Amino acid sequence: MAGKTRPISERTIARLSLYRRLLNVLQAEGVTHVVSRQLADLAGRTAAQVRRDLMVLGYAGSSARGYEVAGLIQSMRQFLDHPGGQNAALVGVGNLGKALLRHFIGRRPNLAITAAFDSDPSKANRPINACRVWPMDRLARVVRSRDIRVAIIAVPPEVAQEVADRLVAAGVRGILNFAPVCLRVPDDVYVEDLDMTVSLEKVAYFARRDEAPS
Amino acid sequence: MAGKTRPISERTIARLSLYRRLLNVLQAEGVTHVVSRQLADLAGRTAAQVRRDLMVLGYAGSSARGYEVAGLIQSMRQFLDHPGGQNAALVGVGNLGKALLRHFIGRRPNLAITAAFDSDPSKANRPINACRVWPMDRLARVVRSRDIRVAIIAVPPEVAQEVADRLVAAGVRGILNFAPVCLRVPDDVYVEDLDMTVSLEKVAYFARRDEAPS
DNA sequence: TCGTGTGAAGTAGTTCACAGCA
DNA sequence: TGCTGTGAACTACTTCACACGA
Repeated sequence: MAGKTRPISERTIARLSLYRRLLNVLQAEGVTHVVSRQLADLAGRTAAQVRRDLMVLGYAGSSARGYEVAGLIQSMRQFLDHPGGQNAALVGVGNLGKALLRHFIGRRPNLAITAAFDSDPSKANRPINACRVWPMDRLARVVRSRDIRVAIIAVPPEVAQEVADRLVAAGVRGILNFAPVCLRVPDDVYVEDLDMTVSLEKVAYFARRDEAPS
Repeated sequence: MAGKTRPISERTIARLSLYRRLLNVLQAEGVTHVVSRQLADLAGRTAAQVRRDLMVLGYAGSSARGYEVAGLIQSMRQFLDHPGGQNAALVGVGNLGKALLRHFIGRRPNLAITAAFDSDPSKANRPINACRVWPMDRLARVVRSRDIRVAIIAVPPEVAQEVADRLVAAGVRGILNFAPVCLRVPDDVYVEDLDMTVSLEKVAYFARRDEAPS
């Protein structure tokens, strides 16, 4: 019955998330209105693309003053965020995991890491950055009881697939994967790979683009 | 004189880097030949795309046995890696920086993090994972003297732009940016943003795709 | 006049499908 | 037969350009 939104591209979603962050900064600076060109400059995009992206929100700007910052942010919240808030789990509390916990602290109240897991018993049950760390054998129960649908995998590659399987079995439908392996998951589970090695090699390659020997 | 390769897409480069990692695993397992379909399955891609990507290498597979693993790896090395090896710098040795140092240890001998910088004097001059940590005021000199062209920014967002400016001034041409800000750099500097907040919001959004209330 | 919203055009990226080779 | 290499078709994404509204 409810209007099924037709699929919106991953890239549009990523840019909307970026725009929102930029808008939050503008709002904190007291800016009340913004035109597509400004947002485009801040995001390193074109004005046309910003307008195209914002179309999916169904939030109309004014042709005189552009978009109202507060309204846009509100619209994005409705579009991007889960209505009742969404909890995320983190698996693997090594250096990367700790960095992630710190990174997400207080940043998105609507999408907070509320449970962490680690196989190292010495880490278990000690809260890190106000987030309790559970031993691995509690994963299924904690994830299910808190209705966690989103998880971050920050474990060594050898165990990443096993962790993914357990998360999916416990009800997780979206995974942000930092482990350098290709996870096999059912079709209805979304995986985003953040592969540092690949990214660094990409940077190294393109850093040489215009290289000319003297 | 040398044939100028026409621009190859970022995504092809990223996939080649991924294929290489998969090939290294296969080689370690004693596999000597691979067909496009196998590689595609491992990478979660289609066979046609693998073949298309491999075309840029100019390495011909055999129609009987597919591609020779060792030959492909060799070809990729020639294509992706800097001939004489390339040093990378890391700026910001917090949890994330430490995780990165550990992650890249021994992984790519041709592209190693050989210098790290941090503004915290207590971290300076202590080697972490065999990589010396310098105070920030040595950045320009160390980067220049080692001919470092690739850098990773893992500092808080407030100082990321300043760090980028200093890196670029010191000769860096490619930046892997973990700070959640859009860096302004000259056109000939390549920036890859690895934005964890954006990625997590993307995952959260797509995790809800097929969500149907009971 | 200036900025949005958006069809239409253009560009980039992927997949198809098949010739050719071992 | 089975697999590569690749033009051609297709799909996805971006930009153009302009009607419309404040």
